[in-house]
Amino acid sequence: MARRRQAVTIRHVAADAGVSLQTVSRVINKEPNVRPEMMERVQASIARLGYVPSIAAQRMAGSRSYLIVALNDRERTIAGWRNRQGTDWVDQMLLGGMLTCAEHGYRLLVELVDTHSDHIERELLGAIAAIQPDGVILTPPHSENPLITRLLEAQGISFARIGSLKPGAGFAVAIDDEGAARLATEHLVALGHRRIGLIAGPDDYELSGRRVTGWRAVLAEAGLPTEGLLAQGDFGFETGRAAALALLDGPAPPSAIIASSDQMALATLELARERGLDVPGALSVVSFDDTPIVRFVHPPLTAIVQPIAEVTARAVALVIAERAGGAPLAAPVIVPATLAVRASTGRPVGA
Amino acid sequence: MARRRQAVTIRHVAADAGVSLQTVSRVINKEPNVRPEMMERVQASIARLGYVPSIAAQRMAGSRSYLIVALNDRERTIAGWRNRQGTDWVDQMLLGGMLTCAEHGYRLLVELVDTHSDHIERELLGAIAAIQPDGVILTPPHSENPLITRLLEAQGISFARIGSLKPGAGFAVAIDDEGAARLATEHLVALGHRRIGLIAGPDDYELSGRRVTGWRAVLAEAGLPTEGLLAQGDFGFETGRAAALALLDGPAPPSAIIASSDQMALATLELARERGLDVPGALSVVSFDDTPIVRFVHPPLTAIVQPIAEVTARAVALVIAERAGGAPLAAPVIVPATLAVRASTGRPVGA
DNA sequence: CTGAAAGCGCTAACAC
DNA sequence: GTGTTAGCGCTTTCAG
Repeated sequence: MARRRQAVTIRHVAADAGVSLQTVSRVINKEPNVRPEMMERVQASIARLGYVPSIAAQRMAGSRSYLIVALNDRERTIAGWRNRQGTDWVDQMLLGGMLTCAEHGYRLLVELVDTHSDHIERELLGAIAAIQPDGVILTPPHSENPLITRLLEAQGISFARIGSLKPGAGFAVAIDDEGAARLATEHLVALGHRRIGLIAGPDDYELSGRRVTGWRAVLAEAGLPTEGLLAQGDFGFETGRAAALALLDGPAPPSAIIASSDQMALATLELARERGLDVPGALSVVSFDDTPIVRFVHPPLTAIVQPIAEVTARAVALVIAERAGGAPLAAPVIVPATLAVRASTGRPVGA
Repeated sequence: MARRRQAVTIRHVAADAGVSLQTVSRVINKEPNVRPEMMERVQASIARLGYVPSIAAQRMAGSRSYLIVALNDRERTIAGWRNRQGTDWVDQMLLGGMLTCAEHGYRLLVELVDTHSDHIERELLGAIAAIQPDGVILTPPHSENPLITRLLEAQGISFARIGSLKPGAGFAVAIDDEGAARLATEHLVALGHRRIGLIAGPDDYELSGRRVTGWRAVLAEAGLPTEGLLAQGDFGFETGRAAALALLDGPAPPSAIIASSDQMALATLELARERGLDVPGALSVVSFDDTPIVRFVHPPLTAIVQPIAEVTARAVALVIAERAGGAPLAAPVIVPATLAVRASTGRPVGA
């Protein structure tokens, strides 16, 4: 194992270009006060020598680390990977996050921390001290954890809260959950459904409430009932099944169900199959996650397409822009979702 | 944006414990020549102050960066994320890689570079200069790219080649593809199949050949033919379909097909459905990837379960161990695959 | 076994 | 506009 030192440093470039270290530094950092010709000369040397600044040294000298940390919930994330249920949340995050980072010369580092831990502050502080990121992207449920947001604020680290719309420190960037719920509900109303059930997500996610709001609003506008049509799960299969059961076993069961996650939609589908309910003839089903698997079940599920990659991209861009001195915008960024109509929704029988 | 400096440095710890910087450093790095009591005293101070070393500073001073880079093919990886075909390769890599890194105080940084690029060397050199990783994990097809392996070797960076068994620099860690192919073939032979087709992967992947070898060996041992039973695809749906077509349109079509990827298996399944071939009655299908989606199609596919998380974990562990002075083991590490039997395989009609 | 000195590659502040 | 000086936090020599 050879002792690895930087092969070509700022010093080599300076010597090669016949300028001072500082000038090279200014060129690297696109700072003003460098004559164009000087800049070109330096850039030529950089290119010729294949010089790349060491992020460690840059960080050391009190500048940027060019590292953005994506903070995910350890337990949930690992469970998702192990269970292999087809959720590609992390992949979509990487897609949006890594590419946007790359555009600006940054890199994304995924970090897992436990939300429900009394030593979460120590854990986070440790990660920050070790990595010294220029920004942090918070994903649910971290985005709404005051312990985390307060700590980040106190540390003066710019961060974005994905999936949160609450005011406060950090950029709020979220999918338009209310609009998405409206979209799904309107689709079903247009098909002629009059009893449209919703399996909501757990209360510890802000977005659960927003979806209920959207669903409720459309039904109210259409003069349709909500009574006995709202159930709740925790996004998982089991609770989804229980919720679907409650809905279908009610006095006046729905002819369509919107589930707040793919697993809950799958559970609903399974239940329908068991009961001999034709989908979509006797029951239409809409999923709220367009994960890969919902396209491969029978029938393929109509689903809300969550623009996770775009949301993450926006979050990263905001964090980087703030570091670069951009205006610390106040309003939350809301990214619209779309609806992918597939075979699991149709006109209700007799409509 | 507060000027962020390290809140608590090695200096604070040294002062608190009443020792020199050097002694603290020795404790941090678990170096010898520190009296137990001294060590305890220092560790107490570290805990009390919540000290965490800055990786930037550690790297600067010529030590480890505690960063491992996972090098993936840019084009393929991004395409996989965008297409959302349910492949969870990256997730499984992160699962094995991140957790193993974490166990040793390292972090995993995913980096995308183009394999088929003439400036790949510049790209890689740049990433190395910027990140200065302690190790690199090469994934296919990078693992077999001599431009990359030579460069890494020249740089003295320890690395692992996932999916490669070739001798040479870097740890070779691979799934037992030959054994996996044997497993799948034996399963079909045991069910009574006598004409078992294989849709191989592309030649630019070493493992494609190993799978053919395993398949061929089992058939030879069982005295079964291979003639007209071997087709080839590029792991994608389209070429998989063409390959399945070639196999099924031959003079004596197979009663079972092993596809070297989930997409090619899905293509085979679709073709069978179009032709009214009952699966598994008229045609058994085995997939080589146990990605989430193959459990959600009908019928659920029997599939080789690739232990990608474990392979990555082993690769990371080897790289870290080498840095720590472990013996640079020569033999490739081969991790066995298993077979998940589902409803897409059964006895052939009339058997 | 422990400490003191030197310097890693870079940027901040200040001079010129 | 450009160069000079002084560190950032840590690990490496090398003395004791």
